[in-house]
Amino acid sequence: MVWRCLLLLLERSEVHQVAPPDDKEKIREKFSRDLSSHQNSQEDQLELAGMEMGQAREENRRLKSLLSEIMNDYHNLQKHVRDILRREETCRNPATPTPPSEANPINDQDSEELAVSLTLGQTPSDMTKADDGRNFDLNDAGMDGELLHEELKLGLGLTYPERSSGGQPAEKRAPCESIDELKEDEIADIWPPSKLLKTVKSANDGSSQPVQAKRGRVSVRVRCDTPTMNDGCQWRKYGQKISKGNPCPRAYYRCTVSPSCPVRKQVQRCVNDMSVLITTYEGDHNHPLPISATAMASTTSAAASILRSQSSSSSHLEPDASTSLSPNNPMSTTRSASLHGLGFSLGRDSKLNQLYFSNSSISTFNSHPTITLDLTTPTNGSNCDRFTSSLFMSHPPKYSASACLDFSSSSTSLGGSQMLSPWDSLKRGENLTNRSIQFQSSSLNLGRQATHEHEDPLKPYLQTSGLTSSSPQSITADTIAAATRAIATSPSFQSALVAALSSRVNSGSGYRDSSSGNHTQLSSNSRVPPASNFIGNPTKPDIQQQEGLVNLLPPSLSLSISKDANPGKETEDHKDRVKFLANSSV
DNA sequence: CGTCTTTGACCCGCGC
DNA sequence: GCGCGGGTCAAAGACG
Repeated sequence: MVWRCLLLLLERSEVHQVAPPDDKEKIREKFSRDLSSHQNSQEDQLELAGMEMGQAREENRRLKSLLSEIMNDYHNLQKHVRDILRREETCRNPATPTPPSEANPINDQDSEELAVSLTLGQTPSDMTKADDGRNFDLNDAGMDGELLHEELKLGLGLTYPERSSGGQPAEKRAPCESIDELKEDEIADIWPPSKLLKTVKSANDGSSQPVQAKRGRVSVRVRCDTPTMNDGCQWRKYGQKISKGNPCPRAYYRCTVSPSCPVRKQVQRCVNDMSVLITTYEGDHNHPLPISATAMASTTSAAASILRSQSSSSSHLEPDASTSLSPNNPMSTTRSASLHGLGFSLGRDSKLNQLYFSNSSISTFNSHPTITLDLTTPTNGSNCDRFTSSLFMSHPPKYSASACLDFSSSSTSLGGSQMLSPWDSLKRGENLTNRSIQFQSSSLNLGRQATHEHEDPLKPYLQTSGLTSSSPQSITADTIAAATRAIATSPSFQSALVAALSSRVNSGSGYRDSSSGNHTQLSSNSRVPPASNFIGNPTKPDIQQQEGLVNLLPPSLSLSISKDANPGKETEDHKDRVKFLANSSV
């Protein structure tokens, strides 16, 4: 310490010696000369800077008001969820008196209710530590009049009660805690190759343990002219079969990125519509993936995780008696039951088990639980090269956010490359009220519940999803809890969300990497299985901040986007294309 | 010659 | 136990 102080003193004295008084005079004269010569231009610059500051302040104000509205929506949603759950609880236990509803749900630490939070906001601390100094603090950016590298954060979180057997008061659980539990499941649920299965079976002597439940599958239906969908991964064909009921052969591929990768996929044309390619993925990658493949891998991994969660809690699901035909999957008819606002529907059949969204479904065929993402609906002209999926966030018309997930193998712009993300819009303080958010299908419905337009909170969701529920009250709290838990605690889902948004951001900026000045940083503090999440920077923890802006970010997920401010290149056309198309399913 | 695809054979689970 | 169908293996052929 002392040595350091001495060094500093020495340095200062050296500086003084280096610049003797004569030189200082010269420098001062020169500076004043320059100052006078450039006085006019400096005044102009000052004026400009002042104007920019004013604009920044204005944007700041708008942002704040926007965030406060979002927060209100969030509160409303929480309230609705509480009410719904309370109603369910009342239905199940009529004798149990219902406690009065809380005035401030956020501070309700002892709440036994489930709270889903979709959050969008900024956390200065995250910003400051976000990256290598290229990211400016928001205030600095504002003062400089340039919103360079401004970050927006998206959070999807879940708090739910710990239904402890001991009757202890429930506490809010951080999603990452449940992720730990999920991790164990995932580790235990790694899909073994058939030979491995044989080994395991022979080792166990095939006596005590029943056959392990087959790994969940994720099926993607997409219109495609080419033999396979380009999902960015490397595949090797190892078999082909004519399956019953479909003249088109089914091709079997396995991932060749790593020789030990257990991921396989099946590709088959839809029997009803030959233009529809059905790609079924199975397993999680156990190796880093090319960026172009991470989105799809994460999506499938997330869906598989959700499947696992769904299957583990499937006993809570109560199928409705109604029969519905999947709007986009004409191949099967199942009984379905809508699950609250999540838009899930479950069918049960001896051989076919399907959980439908309007554009997706979960099914169990030959003991393979399968989640189907139906992307054949004309959303954005999805095709093989441009695989468009989406995370659905139902929201009444006011603040819907939408983004298009691009699972293209190409990292260059692909049609949606110039889309303006809603986050960009938020960042720039644009009013989103005129931008109706498209929810083409209901998969995961998160968001503001209209307080006056719909008396029944389920109504808009059901209407949006095209599902009708004759008796929404039959849905249990466990159902939504299980489904929401599966979604919000699934690290893969979170990574999928991150990947989706990253893909979205990448496409929105023409995908430039950090070296080209456009920095996109993704972070998730969820502990992710090493096999399936290689997106962005998964290690950066999130710290919730409550300075100035209301903190909307749960610790479960954060997405930080650092982006060059270059509004000029974003056209109105792009703004109109801001959509968070969520055709995908959860 | 190495890699990839094709294709018939084989294995296994499930239903009857 | 048998047949069926899905899934996988591995030899042979194709291709660059």
